[in-house]
Amino acid sequence: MSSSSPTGQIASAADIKKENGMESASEGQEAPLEVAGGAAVGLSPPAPTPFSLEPGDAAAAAARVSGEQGAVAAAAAAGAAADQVQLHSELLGRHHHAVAAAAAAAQTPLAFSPDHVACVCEALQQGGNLDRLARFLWSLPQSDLLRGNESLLKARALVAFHQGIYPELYSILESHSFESANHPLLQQLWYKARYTEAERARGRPLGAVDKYRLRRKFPLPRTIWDGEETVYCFKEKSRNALKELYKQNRYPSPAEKRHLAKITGLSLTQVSNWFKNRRQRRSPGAFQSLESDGNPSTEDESSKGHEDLSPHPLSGSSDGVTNLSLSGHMEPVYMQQIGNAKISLSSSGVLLNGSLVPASTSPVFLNGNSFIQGPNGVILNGLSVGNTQTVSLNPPKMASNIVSNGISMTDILGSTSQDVKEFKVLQSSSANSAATTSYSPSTAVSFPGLIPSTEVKREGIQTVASQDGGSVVTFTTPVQINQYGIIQIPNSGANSQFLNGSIGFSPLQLPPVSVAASQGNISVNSSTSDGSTFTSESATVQQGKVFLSSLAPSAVVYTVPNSGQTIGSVKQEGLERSLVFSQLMPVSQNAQVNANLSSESISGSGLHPLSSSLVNVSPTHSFSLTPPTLLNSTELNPDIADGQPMSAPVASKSTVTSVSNTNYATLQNCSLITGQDLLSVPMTQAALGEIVPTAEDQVGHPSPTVHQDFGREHHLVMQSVANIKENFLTNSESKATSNLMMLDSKSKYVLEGMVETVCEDLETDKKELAKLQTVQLDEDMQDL
DNA sequence: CATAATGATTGTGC
DNA sequence: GCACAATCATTATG
Repeated sequence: MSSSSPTGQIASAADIKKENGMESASEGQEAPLEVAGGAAVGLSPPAPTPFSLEPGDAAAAAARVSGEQGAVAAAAAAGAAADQVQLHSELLGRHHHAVAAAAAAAQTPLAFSPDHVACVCEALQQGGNLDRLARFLWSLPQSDLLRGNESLLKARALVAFHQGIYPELYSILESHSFESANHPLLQQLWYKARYTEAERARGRPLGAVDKYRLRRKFPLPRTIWDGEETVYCFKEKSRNALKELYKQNRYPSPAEKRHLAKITGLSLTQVSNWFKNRRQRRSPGAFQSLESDGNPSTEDESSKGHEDLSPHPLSGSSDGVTNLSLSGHMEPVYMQQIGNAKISLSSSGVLLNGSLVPASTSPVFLNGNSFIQGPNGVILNGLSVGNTQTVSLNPPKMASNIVSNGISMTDILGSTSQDVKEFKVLQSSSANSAATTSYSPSTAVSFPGLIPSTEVKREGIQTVASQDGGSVVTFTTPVQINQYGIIQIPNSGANSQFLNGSIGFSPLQLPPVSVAASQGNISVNSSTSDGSTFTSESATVQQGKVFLSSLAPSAVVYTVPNSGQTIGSVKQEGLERSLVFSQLMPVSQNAQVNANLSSESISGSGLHPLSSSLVNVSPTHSFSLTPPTLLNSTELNPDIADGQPMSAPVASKSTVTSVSNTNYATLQNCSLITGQDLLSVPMTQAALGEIVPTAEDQVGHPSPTVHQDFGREHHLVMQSVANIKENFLTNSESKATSNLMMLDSKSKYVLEGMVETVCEDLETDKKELAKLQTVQLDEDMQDL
């Protein structure tokens, strides 16, 4: 750019991006302002009745200034020149600008009111005719009349800039508080002047960095700046969300991008750019160490080892968001961390804290907000959890083991360093549980209250097992909880099914006792787990302490308090969000839900022995609640009355069966076993009935409307993640007090699995799964 | 001032 | 239109 010409474009620094940085990349970019003399030709009449000083240009100027009034203005300027001159003379005459008056008169200057002056200034500015503007200003009296006129001041500033009289420019800019509308232009003047001065002093053009330094050195005066800081980078929260998805899928579908853009508040272009840059900079050729936040460990653990570089567009998922499942390779990583944590649950071992108990410091295991994605992509979305809520399985010290709840965690973490970024709570090795149980009961881990936000990490729960007095949730396959509170189980590839917890699945909760105990200590027991069975022994609750024993390898067992749980207002954004469960399920109850999540096991014979033994959530199936009527006890497991968990071998596709003495709920893909009560859903049966259809509809067709339809906002929806998130948001916003879905012990519900997310890419797997599922059912029946 | 991290842009190829 | 590589620009840090 020319060093002295005002016509040069001013560095884009002037158009500082707000808040989230370049809000909309290219589209959000303001057209570079032409400071002066530029091409700004098209004029929009800033004010009526413009006048031009110079008769020769009067008509033209007037015409430019205002279209329809052009003729009038021209006439006034030309025909009434004499009058105007007189007026001008009068104005001047009142003051002592004889010289100016004389000069103006010499050029047949026109007289005009302050408004007229402003109009002329604007017109000349926009016309880029700075020389003429300078002359015009020169002709004007330094009257108080015009002094406060912003247009005039702006014109003076422009002229000062144009003439290189920078001190005057600075003085003008600093002396008057300009309207925000003029800030961009004046800011550019300010910076440009600084640049030009520096260039002159330096004798060479400035580089981008030089200009940046000058901007820092000469901050804009508040008279032309609202003080809002410029933020170049995206918000941490947004970036985390991007990273999160990137970990899952380097090539998000348009739908995913849109969703991500929606979540992050970024434009689609920005999201695309981010992924583009990310791929480029993290490609094989790029350094692994290019971690954006400088903390390699925090980012992409999953991708670290070997990201799936090949684009894997979501298979048929129109919405894209479905395939968030992590690849199995992550497991090793998590195991590693677990080792560090000194907690190793056999194959599964992560606690999911349903929610925080308001008052108590007791640990939370499954975060309501979190989504649980099964190996195959099943996600249970719990309830939304307040930001402050934390999900953690490990002692605060174990940084690596803390699990955070999604968004809320993110918020918390946002301020924290990168360490927080990825967290792995407990990781189970692969589905085979038997092999690894390393947490000895004796070495119980206590969870004193909430984990400091700093220690909370959002990602990486491989396995989650929560036990409430008798309930345990275990994911044999790696479960990951991302910032959005999504718990993911990597195994499944494209097939992902999601349960919207808020709608369908209530967060896992600890027995009241544990909650009640302020200490909220939770200990994890090492378990013998042969992986096949889960016994009451495994989970014990003591005074304010919850002990987790290793569970069956791949089984997921969780108990939902049968009593109505109420969730306090939940807000997605607010830190103060909190979930409150008014009632917790008695510890004594054996209600349990077992879900075997191992994806691997899905394949029939080839499956891991361990994994097969448990209840699985099949990738291809999703949860749905069907009205009680759908299933009758006999069909399910009439005989099973014990509260004992069924860890018996279950095909991966296994359906969830719940057995209760009198009541039961069945979750397909998940085995649910309870001594008495199964799942308690706060909502009424009617609601449940409604749920089913909704859920099905939701599959593949995420739509926020679901909530609306659902009175209490109870939803069991199989959705793509995106949808889930949306739902989540909606729910949270609506402060659902009872988002938890509880299956009442009295009611019989069958969770059908129901929705099958189709992964076209894995048709073969599907077939096998189908077979397995069938087998599973048979086996289950037999076992029962 | 050098350098890194990162967002945006441009040119090219499919 | 998208992905990619190269490159520019901005911001930050030492």
